[in-house]
Amino acid sequence: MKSEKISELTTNRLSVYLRCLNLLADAGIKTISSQALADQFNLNSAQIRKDLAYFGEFGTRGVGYSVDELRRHLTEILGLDAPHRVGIVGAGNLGTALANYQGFAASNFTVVALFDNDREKIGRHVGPAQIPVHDVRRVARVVRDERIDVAVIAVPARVAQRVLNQVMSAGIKAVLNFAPVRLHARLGVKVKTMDLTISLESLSYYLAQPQVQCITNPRALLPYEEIAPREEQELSGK
Amino acid sequence: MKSEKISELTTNRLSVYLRCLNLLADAGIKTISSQALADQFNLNSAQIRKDLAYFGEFGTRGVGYSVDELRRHLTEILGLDAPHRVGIVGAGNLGTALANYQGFAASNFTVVALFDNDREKIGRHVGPAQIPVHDVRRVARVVRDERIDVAVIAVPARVAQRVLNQVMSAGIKAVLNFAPVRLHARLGVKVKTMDLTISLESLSYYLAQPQVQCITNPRALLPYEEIAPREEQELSGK
DNA sequence: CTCTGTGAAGTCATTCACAGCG
DNA sequence: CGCTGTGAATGACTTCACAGAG
Repeated sequence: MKSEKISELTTNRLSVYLRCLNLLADAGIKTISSQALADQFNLNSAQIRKDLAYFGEFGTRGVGYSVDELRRHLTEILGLDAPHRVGIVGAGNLGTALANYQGFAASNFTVVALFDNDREKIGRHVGPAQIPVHDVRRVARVVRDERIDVAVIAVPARVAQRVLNQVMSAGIKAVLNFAPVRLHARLGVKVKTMDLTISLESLSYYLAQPQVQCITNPRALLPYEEIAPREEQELSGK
Repeated sequence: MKSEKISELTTNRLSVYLRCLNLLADAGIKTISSQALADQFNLNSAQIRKDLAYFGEFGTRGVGYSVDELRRHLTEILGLDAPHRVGIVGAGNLGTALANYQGFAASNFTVVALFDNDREKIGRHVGPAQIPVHDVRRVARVVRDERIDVAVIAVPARVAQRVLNQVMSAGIKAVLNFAPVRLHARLGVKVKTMDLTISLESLSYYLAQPQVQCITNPRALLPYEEIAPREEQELSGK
């Protein structure tokens, strides 16, 4: 165990490992080696060991890792043992979709407030959890009262920097941004941007590349089922 | 100009450059040097030049790049001159939010179909564009009839791989995945995953790190405005 | 003299390969 | 023996720095 700076690539992988371990635990697996973990989820075993070794010696030589113990360690390292409270700025389509998204809970996040500047929306309550929509001008107060520590920016690119400035002023240190802009944050404030535009354009680039020779008949070497799913649901209904 | 493999990091930056150039063009700027571009959007000028040089010699020594010409080149390189047609699998909160999202259009993407397995939803039409919701079992046919070339996966993690298999069987080569799972794609199929869980947990990790000393009084060195925004809107209303 | 395009250097990340613990 | 933890080797990406075009 070192006390170097940990790369974000490493911490992102810790999330992946934790997810895998949860699946293993559900399947009743008690112990797993880095090799087996790598095989099962196609990861690299050396990388798993190296990533984990930054934080401690969690394994037993000759045996592997205890699934449950490693889960606990990763949960603590990622700070998922403490609950987080989320405020979403922008009560449009995306903002309300996120407010209803059940996936937050698994990581110990709770959405407690929405913000907007549209009078029609302010004062309403959204979704089954009846999350209140506040006036965006009251961000600072609501952040304090509701003990919000994570903000989500779900507003148009044009106003995203202004919104970021406001939530930073309110003392927020962690922000998830969905607007397609590169935002400037103060030191000590972490912004993660999920840029749909970049991802789409990356796919477009891929499709535009002629060098990847696609098989003209897609059925030619298809090893997958084409049966209809029986239990598909919307993302919110998980 | 080489014909090496282009890294995805490079193509992602091309998207960013294009976005910056669009802003410059709107501001009436006709010509810009890599240095000025880097200063204005805090990028690295050498990286800009290197990224562009993979695709050609677009600049004029002693002068810089023509904003309009470079925009045209990047648009073509990224394949944004040809329109793309998108099908979204999963007509839940996220799927319908994406179907209404106006940001697709700027990159020449049009959402033409939704898919679900919920009888209540199938046959309906969503949003102002009245995008039809199809039975997910009819993916292959609709992909063909509607000439869909990009799929979006907005279903729970549990069924995401099955959905991917189906859209691959339908001949789709480019997929944007919102489910928090690592999906396995056939050769020749590009999957981009936007993993909300990883991003959130990354923020959680950041908040859990004690070494980043946050200023206790957030107002102490705040150079930003805290005025209320006047024109904030939902993401869909851009 | 300015700014591009690009080898070379530097930095960071992944993978290999093995000593050594259990 | 099997597997972890880790230096050492490789590979990838970024930044430097400058020759040479305009």
